[in-house]
Amino acid sequence: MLRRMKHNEDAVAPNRPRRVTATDVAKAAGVSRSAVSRAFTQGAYLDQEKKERILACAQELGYHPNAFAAGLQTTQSNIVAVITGEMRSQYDHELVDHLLKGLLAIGKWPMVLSGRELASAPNLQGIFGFPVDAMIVRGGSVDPFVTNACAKLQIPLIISGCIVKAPLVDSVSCRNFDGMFALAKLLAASGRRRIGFIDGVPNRASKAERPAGAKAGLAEHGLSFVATITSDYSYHGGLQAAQTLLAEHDLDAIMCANDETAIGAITAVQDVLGKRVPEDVAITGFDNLKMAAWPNFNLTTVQNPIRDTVAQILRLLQERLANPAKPGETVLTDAPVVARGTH
Amino acid sequence: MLRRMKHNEDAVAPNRPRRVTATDVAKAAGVSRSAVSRAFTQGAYLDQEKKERILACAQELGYHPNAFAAGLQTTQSNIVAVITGEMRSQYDHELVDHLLKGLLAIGKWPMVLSGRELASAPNLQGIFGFPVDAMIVRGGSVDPFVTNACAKLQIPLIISGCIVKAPLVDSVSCRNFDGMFALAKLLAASGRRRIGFIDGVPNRASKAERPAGAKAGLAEHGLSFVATITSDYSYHGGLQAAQTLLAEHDLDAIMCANDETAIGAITAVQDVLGKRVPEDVAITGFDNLKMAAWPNFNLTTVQNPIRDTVAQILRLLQERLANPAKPGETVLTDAPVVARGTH
DNA sequence: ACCTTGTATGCACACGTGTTCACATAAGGA
DNA sequence: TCCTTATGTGAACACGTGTGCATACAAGGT
Repeated sequence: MLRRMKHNEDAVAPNRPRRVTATDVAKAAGVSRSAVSRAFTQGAYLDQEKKERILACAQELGYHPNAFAAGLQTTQSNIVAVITGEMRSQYDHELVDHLLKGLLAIGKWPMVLSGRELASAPNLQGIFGFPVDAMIVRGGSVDPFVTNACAKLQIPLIISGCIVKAPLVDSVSCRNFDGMFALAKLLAASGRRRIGFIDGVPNRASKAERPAGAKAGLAEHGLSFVATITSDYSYHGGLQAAQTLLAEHDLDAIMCANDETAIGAITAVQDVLGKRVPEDVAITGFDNLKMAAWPNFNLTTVQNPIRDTVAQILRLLQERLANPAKPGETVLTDAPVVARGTH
Repeated sequence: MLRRMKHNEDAVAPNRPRRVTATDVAKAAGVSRSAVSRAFTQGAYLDQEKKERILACAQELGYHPNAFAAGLQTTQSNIVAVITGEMRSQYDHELVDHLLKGLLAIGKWPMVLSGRELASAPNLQGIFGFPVDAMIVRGGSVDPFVTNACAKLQIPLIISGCIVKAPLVDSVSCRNFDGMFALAKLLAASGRRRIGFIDGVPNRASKAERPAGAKAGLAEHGLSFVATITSDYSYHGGLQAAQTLLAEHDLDAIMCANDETAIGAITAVQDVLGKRVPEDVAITGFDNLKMAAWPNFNLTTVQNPIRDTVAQILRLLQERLANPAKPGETVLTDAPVVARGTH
């Protein structure tokens, strides 16, 4: 399908124009191709004046060293695959946004794979064709297929949002348990006694740790949840779940698995049921979205620290690239309570 | 710096393990390397039983054809660069999310460049090292450097969010003018007479079209803006701007350049100034974020159609790849008024 | 018997680059 | 003068793949 042709003969109507190549620049500058390569290589022996002439010609012709060809020589491709999962929550967007900017800032090119069904085997196959320097995976979407493939191909794997203990795998997560623990104690200490919990869908990291932390916190005060309901981490889920919960139980507080659920719950309590927050019912979230600080909601929550998390991911990435054989590391970031007006 | 060594000799402690190569698979399956290549090529002559044996060996060894080496032969790399700009607004997140999923769905690998300063020349240089199939740029960040480079290197360029008339450049934008025009008429028709406008920061596409559309709509009813103020498209910007506006003028409606600003303005009117929306002051937005439909806000706005926009971007991409020489196309998507409860 | 057609397979080339190697030149010290 | 060191330079190799080319074999038609 590919027309075979020499460089110097013109194609009649090529489908994609041929890239400007180092040989072209060499010809234009009257030097060898090696010299052109050296002009773009830091610290290579090359006459200063000749180097400037080459770079000028390159600029003129629009030459950029082909990263594919270079990648065949070098051991680093500078491409990092980022598997984001479903991107359902606002928190995911904020985190991924920071992560992508951070990767660019350290000279890595992020290739982003998002969507639920795309995290499954057949769709992910293709990414392993690229010699990526590493893969970064958001917690929700840790498919065993990915773990196995990375282990087999020796691709550094960094997981964010849940803890995975595997030989060479690094992971970063916030202290979900501790955050919820402290938040529950805050509620209990301020006199709440009939407390409910709106959980998220299964298969997420927080599924286990967050409710467990809350339960443990309540237990310290001799309390336990009056009722628990499972929702889907969404605003509408929270809106619905809070109504269901309050229709069946007389609660003076509802803890939610994340901020979006909590904001839905606030709306249900205030606008639908006509009760007051926090006077009648306290509401708490988890994540500390930007929205949580808006005066509309002024949500008492736990901070899921984006900046720290991203910084740790980048640190782990760079350290592992420097030393691929170092043992897998697990980083837990602090998740402090942010006490605002809904408790 | 790179150790020179034959394939079959073992390295002492290689920095990155050598990838499994087609030659390895060939050796394991007892066939020629060409056969391995053909096993992964659709429609190549190859004995069925031999093909299955090769694929089994490949699976066993964890072989994936190296996309870099393949990309040197083929005319398509299947990589698409996506330049997102600052990602300041919620709308940007939603759009980019859909776009990335859409690209994956048609077999393209998105490389994402985000951040304001990264859209400048030096940081963008590197991306031109990759033989990307195309570049997709969000309106806010159309740097002339990018336009020039793409033109010179003959890289297909698709711009979303503003209209750029250039020879081979495609662009998609919604009918900002028409949407605001209709919205302004709606306000005027429902009796509003003292109307203000909160604009966004300059250098964005909507800067020009949205206020112009609104003005034209008011003019049809013999009205014009009582006051205009420039903000930054953000929630806090809207919160502040609405207070300033209402402190200096007696308005019965405020039109905002986007939804986030409008939500800030609603909060200012209701929670800070203690007035009612829409009884005392009507508020309108633009974009129709998911949040705009929440009962908390129930915002009257204009739909900036994400699904259509992404579909058009993908269509333009595929058509241009099929026919690189076709004239640049400009697509305008419909931006219908979404009348809810704040007008 | 011969030609045509379809299938199968290995060799060798080309893609565009980084880097080693051998070699050339120049400067400086003994 | 000779040796050492630093600096430049081009030829050649290697990275891993897709595919054109030549060849081979089998089947079928005349």
